[in-house]
Order: sequence, then structure tokens, then C-alpha cells
Amino acid sequence: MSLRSDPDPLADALLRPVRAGNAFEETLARLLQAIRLGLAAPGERLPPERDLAARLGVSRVTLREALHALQEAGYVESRRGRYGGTFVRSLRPTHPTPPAPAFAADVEDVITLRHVLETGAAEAAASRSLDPTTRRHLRTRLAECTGAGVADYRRRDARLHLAVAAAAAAPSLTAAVADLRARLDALLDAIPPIGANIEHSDHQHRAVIDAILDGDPQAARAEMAEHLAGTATLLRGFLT
Amino acid sequence: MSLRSDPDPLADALLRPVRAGNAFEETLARLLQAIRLGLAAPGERLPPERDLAARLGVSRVTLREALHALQEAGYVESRRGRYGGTFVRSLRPTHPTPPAPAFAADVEDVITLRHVLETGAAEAAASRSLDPTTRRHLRTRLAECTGAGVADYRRRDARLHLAVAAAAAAPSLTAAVADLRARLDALLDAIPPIGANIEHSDHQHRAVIDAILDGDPQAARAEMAEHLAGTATLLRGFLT
DNA sequence: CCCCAAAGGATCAGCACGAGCCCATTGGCA
DNA sequence: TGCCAATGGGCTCGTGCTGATCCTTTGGGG
Repeated sequence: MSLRSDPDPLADALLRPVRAGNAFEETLARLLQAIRLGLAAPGERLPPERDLAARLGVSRVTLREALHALQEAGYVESRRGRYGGTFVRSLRPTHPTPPAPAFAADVEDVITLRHVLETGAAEAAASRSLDPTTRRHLRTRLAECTGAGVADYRRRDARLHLAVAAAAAAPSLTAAVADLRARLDALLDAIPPIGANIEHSDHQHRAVIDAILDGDPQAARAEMAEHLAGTATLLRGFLT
Repeated sequence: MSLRSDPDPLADALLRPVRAGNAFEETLARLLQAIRLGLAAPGERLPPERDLAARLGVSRVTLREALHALQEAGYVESRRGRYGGTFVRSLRPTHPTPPAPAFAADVEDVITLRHVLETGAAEAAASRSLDPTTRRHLRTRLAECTGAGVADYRRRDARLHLAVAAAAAAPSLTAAVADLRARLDALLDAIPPIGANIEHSDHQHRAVIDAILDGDPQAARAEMAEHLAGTATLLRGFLT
């Protein structure tokens, strides 16, 4: 008998589970994340069920199960008839997501992956010649963060970081950052809300966006790295 | 009617398909990639079906369908009885995978994502204090590349790059690099085999690994970036 | 020499999911 | 005022997938 429990990282990467869960769970997670990131602002309407189901590659039955769950949790509200639809509720959910226990290994995984993905995205975005729409998007998201209170800061921060990833114009990279953000949010849910360093974050955000808009990849990477280091320290501190 | 076909990268990232395909297809793809990367060397045995099914999070029936497909394609061979199992065949498959048509957008996506992930992984690996096993692994993989012919170069190259990712000790990052490699291999299948610059690649590989083993993150990143640029140019040239 | 553990091979019931279809509701528009 | 298009609500049927159970093969050890 060997005592090793199989510490082969290659095998672990290659033979990891093919599915993260059942269709319902994954759909629910996606929708939740989409709402958290403000794909539709409070009061706004989500795409019609038929469109959503098609985009998520899931049957309408499954999608509706997920929507019902969200409705019961108080995230959305459905209205029938023409010009009806599923609307995001403005009030916070009645059953806030209970913070899941965080494992140290997962924390380090998220921190490392985030550093790699997001500094890389910032660099890539700064390396491209951005079209006016993208430039405006970045400025808008930055401005939204600057004016945010503690309550809404995380959502706007997420949108800004997503915008940076999107500016790199690599769909897979954007998707990876979105997925990662979901994991990061789950970790952040488990630590007390800190409002102290929002101002500090805002300065860093501005520096990142300026470097990207100026087309300075090195600076964009460096500023993003410094920014991420703050969150990393926070996570390590609370979730040892 | 608006003419825009929905160019919202945030929505695209958040509402992308929940499943890449059915369980059989995904299982087949995983096994194929595992074999291509030499999870088990030719003549060696894959894990027992029950273990494999558990690790892939798939029923044994589905796993066996995938294994049968691989068997018919000539990749593996099954033997019954104790000390039996599913063995990787040494001969090349009878039905080589037909190269899929490559789309320019996908090529740029892979190139960008690869730059981000793999330069990031190299930097992260160089930033850690690597344990002796990992250091030896890196040296071994490097040596394997140096001695490879045209036929086997790609597999060994893939293993080296995977080893670098694994050295970063972030499972998600390793998984992401493995997934990316599958997409990259699909693109490389569509271009004629080039044997000319293997020597050049080997020098770059050595520089990357040296930087990692020396604990020099900047150098590791820079060397990896230069190395990846070569493949990127190759891909852009053949798959415009 | 025989038994048994470990592997692949096969089958079945049950459920989750998808595709398609129709119904119910609503507000704008002719 | 009535029609109609667009939306959510609900149903059924087919099937892919799972979990369990049992069978078959094979080689090593008692």
C-alpha cells in the first residue's frame, strides 16, 4: 500500500469532474451571478425565458425551475402578458445566501488564479487599440465605482473588473474572469464587510484604467497587481 | 428593430452555455486529451473504470461508452481479469482526428488566453518556493523535450507546459491550462507540422525553466512570453 | 491446485432533462 | 372595442444518464 493519496497535479487537472453539478444548480448559479453583477439593474427585465434558455443551453423547464427558486428567494419577480417578463427586484433578497465555509486551499487557489487572470487581462487590454465604445465603457464603470456606497460597492467593483476583462477582447478570458468572480464573491461573503479602504481602491482603479486607456501594458499590469494584493491580504487575514 | 446582434461582452460571458456538450462527448474529449498528454504512457494502464468514472463525475456506463469509442479509434485496448485494465496502445490511432476548421476569432481567443494563463503561470511558479519533487518534475519534462523528435514533440511540449502550470500550485490554473491546451492542439492539428524550430523552442524552454527554478518571476514571465509569441505567429500565419 | 480478489462486461429501473406544444395573460394598436 | 403579438405557465413524451447489481475473466497466493 502506498501512503500517498494521489498528489499528481496532472492527473487531477485532466481527470477532474466533467460536470460541476446538475443543470438546475448550474443554471441557478449563473443567473444569481448575472443578477449580482447587474446584468439587469433593479427594476429592469431579464431576457425572455425562451432567449435565456437558448443562451444558457438549457431547456426552458430547467430555466424556469431556477427562476422560480430565485423568485422564492426574493431576487426576481415575474409578470405575464405582453411587455411582461422577469424583473429584478430592487429590494435585497429575503433569504440572503448563507456564507459557505471557506477552505484555505481554495482561498489560495482563487488568489493565484485571480492574479494571473486579472493582471493578464489588464495587460492585454492595454496592449490593444480600444474602440471608442470600450473606452467609454471603462470610464463609465470607473465612475460608477467612485460614487458607490458600502452597500453597492462590490457589485460595481465586479462590473469594473469584468469590463477590464472584456476590453481584452478574448471571450474565454472574460468568461474565466466572470467564473472566478463568482468564487471570489462567495469568499467575500464569508468575511465582515469592510468599508474603510474603498477610497484606496478607487485610486487604484483609476490608475489601472488610466494605464489601459493610455496603452501602457506594464503599468496596467503593475497597478492591477497592487490592487489585487489588497484583497488577497484581506482574504488571507480572515480566512486562514 | 435594432440591427445590433447583441455585442454585449458582459451578457455573453454571463449567459454563455451551461454545458459544453453531453456527458459522453465531454468524457471522450477528456480521455482523449489525457491520452494525448500522456497521462499514461503507451503500454501503460489507465485507472480502473470505477475510479475513472468517479473522478470524472460520470456514470460507469457513460465512461465505458467513451472508452469503447477510443478503443474503436485505436487509442486504447482493454483486457479483462485481475491485473487487466484499459491500456494505451503504442501505435498511432487508425482514424486520426480530422482537423476541424478554425475560425479567426477563436485563434485570437486562444492566443490571448494562452499568453495570459501561461505567462501568469510561469511568473506564479517562479514566485513560489518549489519543493524538490516539483523541481525534479520540471527538469525531467524539460529533458524529455530536448530529446524528442518531430513525431512526439507536441506531446512532450504539452507536458512541460502543464508541469509549469502545476508548479504554480493552483489547481484551477492547472485545469485552465489543460483545457486551453486541448483547444490549442485542435488548432495545431489544422496546420502542417513544422519541425524547423524545435531547437529554438528548446532554448526558450530551458530559459523559462531556469528562470522558474532560480525564482525569478520577471524573467520567467518574459521568457515564456517570448516563447509563446513564436507559436502565436505560426498560428496567425496559417489560420488567418 | 483451487480459491479469490480485481478488473472489465452487461443489464435494468428510475429519474433528470430536453423538445415541442398549447394555454393564460396582458397591453398596444388598428 | 376587439384583435393580436409577446410573454410567462404548464403539460407530455422521449431519451440520455445514473446507480445498482450481477456476470465473466484472469492471474497470484495459500
